[in-house]
Amino acid sequence: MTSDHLSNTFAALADPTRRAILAKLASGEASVTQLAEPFEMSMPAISKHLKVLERAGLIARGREAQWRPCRLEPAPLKQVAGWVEHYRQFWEQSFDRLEDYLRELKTNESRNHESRFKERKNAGKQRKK
Amino acid sequence: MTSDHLSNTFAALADPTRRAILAKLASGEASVTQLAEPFEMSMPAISKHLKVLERAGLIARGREAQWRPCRLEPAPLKQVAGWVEHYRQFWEQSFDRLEDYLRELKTNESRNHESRFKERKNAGKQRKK
DNA sequence: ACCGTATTAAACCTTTTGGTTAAGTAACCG
DNA sequence: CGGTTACTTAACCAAAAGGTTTAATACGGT
Repeated sequence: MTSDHLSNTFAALADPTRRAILAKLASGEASVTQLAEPFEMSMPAISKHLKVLERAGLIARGREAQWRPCRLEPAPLKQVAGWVEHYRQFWEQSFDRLEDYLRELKTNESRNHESRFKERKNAGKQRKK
Repeated sequence: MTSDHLSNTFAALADPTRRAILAKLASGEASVTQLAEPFEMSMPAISKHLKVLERAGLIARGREAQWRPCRLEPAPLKQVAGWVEHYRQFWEQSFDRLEDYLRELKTNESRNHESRFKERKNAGKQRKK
């Protein structure tokens, strides 16, 4: 357990069963048995998945007689959204960048082609600890 | 190797070293040595991290003499953003939902209380509280 | 007090992950 | 050519992940 919140969240989301559980919880609370129903998996396996989701803060569990109702806790998802938002420019500008690339091809196709990495060679050589 | 694209993406993101690599690539292409520089980790370890990122489609690698320049590939990040967007309502409406809950408590506290779990089994049991 | 239902815990197994060191490949450079 | 630089592959290891089966716990109904 990384004790790094975002890593725990991503790790919890890196499993289709757990994401399906979250999707189901998006339409309301559910008991463990209800959540387990779509899967061909033993109950303890589901129980473990729920524990992973709980440790990541993605769900909270209550007590209701012998049932343990689960509900979605959106805070870590908000954090994920915030993290990925930093990269939005990269997919929104990708078409522009394709255009840039095509334009560069056109203007450079006869010149010799020494574009992007030549300054890095020198930098690497200078650095010598 | 899940062959599930989104799972691979989340798994790749569930490591602080790999996220730091992506952050660095956000400011431009970089060689493996440059990417490795901030970490107290062997080169093969970095190489493995890059392979994970590459298999997830989060980076692409070129060839430039003896360097292997890496660049960010935003498509999977876009997919993540799309996935998490489905849950936006849950963190934006959380205050409203608290209000809903309080209102529900007020109006339901004398009626019998079969709201959330009634479809499960026998609704006739009375909750004590 | 007992039985059934819901759920978790324990013990175990296999595969994956994340790191290591040591060796291999590939390109440049003098 | 031979050496240096940049990087990957191989072999190995410990720990974590994801599943199993069996057993334990908690509660409600009769």
